[in-house]
Amino acid sequence: MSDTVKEHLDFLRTIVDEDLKSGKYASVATRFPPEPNGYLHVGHAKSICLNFGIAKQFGGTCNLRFDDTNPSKEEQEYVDSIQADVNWLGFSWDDRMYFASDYFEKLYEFAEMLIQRGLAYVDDQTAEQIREARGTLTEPGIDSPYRNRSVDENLELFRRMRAGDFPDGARVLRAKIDMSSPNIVMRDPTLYRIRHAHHHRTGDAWCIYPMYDFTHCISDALEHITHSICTLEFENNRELYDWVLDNLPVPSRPRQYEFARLNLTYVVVSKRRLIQLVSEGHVTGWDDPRMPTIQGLRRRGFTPESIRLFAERIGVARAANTVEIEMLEACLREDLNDRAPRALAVLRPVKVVITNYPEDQEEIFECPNHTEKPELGTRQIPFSRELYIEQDDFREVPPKGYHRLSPGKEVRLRHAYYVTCTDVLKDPETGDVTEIRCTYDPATRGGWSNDGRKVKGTIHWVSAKHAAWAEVRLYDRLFTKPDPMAVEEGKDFKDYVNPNALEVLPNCPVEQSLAQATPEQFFQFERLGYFVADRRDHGPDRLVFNRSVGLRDSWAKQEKKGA
RNA sequence: UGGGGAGUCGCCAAGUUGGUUAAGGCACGGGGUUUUGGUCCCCGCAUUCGAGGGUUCGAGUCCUUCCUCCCCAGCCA
Repeated sequence: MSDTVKEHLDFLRTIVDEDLKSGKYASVATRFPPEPNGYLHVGHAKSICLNFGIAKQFGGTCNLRFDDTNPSKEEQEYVDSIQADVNWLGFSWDDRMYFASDYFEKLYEFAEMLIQRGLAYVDDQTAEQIREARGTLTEPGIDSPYRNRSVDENLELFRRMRAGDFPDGARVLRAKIDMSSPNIVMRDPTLYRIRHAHHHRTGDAWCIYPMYDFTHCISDALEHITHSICTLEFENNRELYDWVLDNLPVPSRPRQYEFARLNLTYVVVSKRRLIQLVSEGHVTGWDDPRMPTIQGLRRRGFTPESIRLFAERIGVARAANTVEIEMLEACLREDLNDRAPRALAVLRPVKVVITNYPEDQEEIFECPNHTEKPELGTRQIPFSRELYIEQDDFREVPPKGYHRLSPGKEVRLRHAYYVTCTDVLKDPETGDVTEIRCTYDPATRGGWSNDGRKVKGTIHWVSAKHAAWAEVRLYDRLFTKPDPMAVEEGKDFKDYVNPNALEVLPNCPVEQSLAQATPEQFFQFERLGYFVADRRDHGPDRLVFNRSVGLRDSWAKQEKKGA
């Protein structure tokens, strides 16, 4: 395998590949370590695809591990949703689901060991005092007055901390490293804090909780992780990661590697900011289709395949990056173009009457679900004298290059007949087109004639009397600016939320067969885009489709250029 | 003005230890095919690798100086 995939190994896969070849490890072990304090977003998807992807590619394993060391922020709801999201993305941790909280007892023992080795001490200073003594980026910190307590005293105090003898914030356990280290992380970092709080898994068993830096590396070692992959902000923490493991008798020696987190244009990819959008009501929830959460993307109609393709396309490196949202959209189109059944749906209807078509006549056309993929089968579409077409597909005064319907012009009704516009009826008050009259050519049944006639335009339609009616939700980008975090003076990123990111069309005529759609089933509405039956609101009694992404529209581009 | 990182086409991103004309994708522009102005297929798109010096027959790849950007001062992760 190493030889066949040699071509495009990113820097992490290159490291793994070399470690395997050199025999440093018999197999790779990675882990995806979310904190269960929020929903997963597309940035996590990148990490999931990386960690599970590497394990899969090199025949190793990837654990799912919840980093639940902070009882005041974590909830069961999140551990459930995270599992669902990872599964939905197509990855499996088999029986290897772990919780950092499962290691609390071991972690505690390791902490006592550090104390015994003279490498940790209990500090009685307040948070405020500790902060002040830490120094600054350019000045060293100063030692805590409690730094040189005896091992026995430290042990006794730490045990009493565990026993609940002290209130929150009264004391902490600190590593005894170097208050003048140029790396602030190494200035006697806090290892344990007192928190009389209920933990979602350990309940009230503990009132002291270990910090991330102490917990993460040891958890990795206990699980025999070989490559502990995290984002660049943890680069400074690597020195501490190594310090802890080098000073404790851990069962294995993992290494930490960092990669650049994902940024995307027109959205924010940060749990904290996503929470604000939800709690302040800018969106309807974590799974709002405008949200870049996994739940949001899923409800929007993104497929696991498209997200995995995206992760593969953007690659992995160490340079700061902001990927254009168009890249994500292109991945969805690429995936769905091959697999989405086509259907006819009209978003903004205008009535068409075919005057030479018998009033009581009806026909059924057997239409392919995908012109290029006959294996996707066919469905029946009824045709009759009165139809709906898209308002956009008719212009009383056609612009140059327009080859849709206009007075005197002939177009093809997809899969049906050629029709020619003979008349236009308008509202005398508003001037709006209320009805278009056409004649059809019976010899063009199926949408084709052998007389060499050239009909450039093909438009979609829905038989008025046979239409099913659906609510269609048109989504657009969440923010109006590519980088909503680049705020002007006195503003905040929420000021750039796109007020038009959602447009609801409550009553759209769609072809009959769509009434059978099931939640999360995707379609291409021909000439419009990819749509998905809403996961929550769609049902046989209320059809609701979300636009996942529009089709490329070179006519719109051309028309815009001309304007 | 401490430490740790990063700078290759508008956006991602390859570029193994220096050796012809600097991958690929997205975006963009042009053309062809087409019963979706979709798809598909062609073609174009960095004499240049943050900038300046230097080493070398030869440098994106080595040395050097400088510039810019990101991360770190939670008892968050």
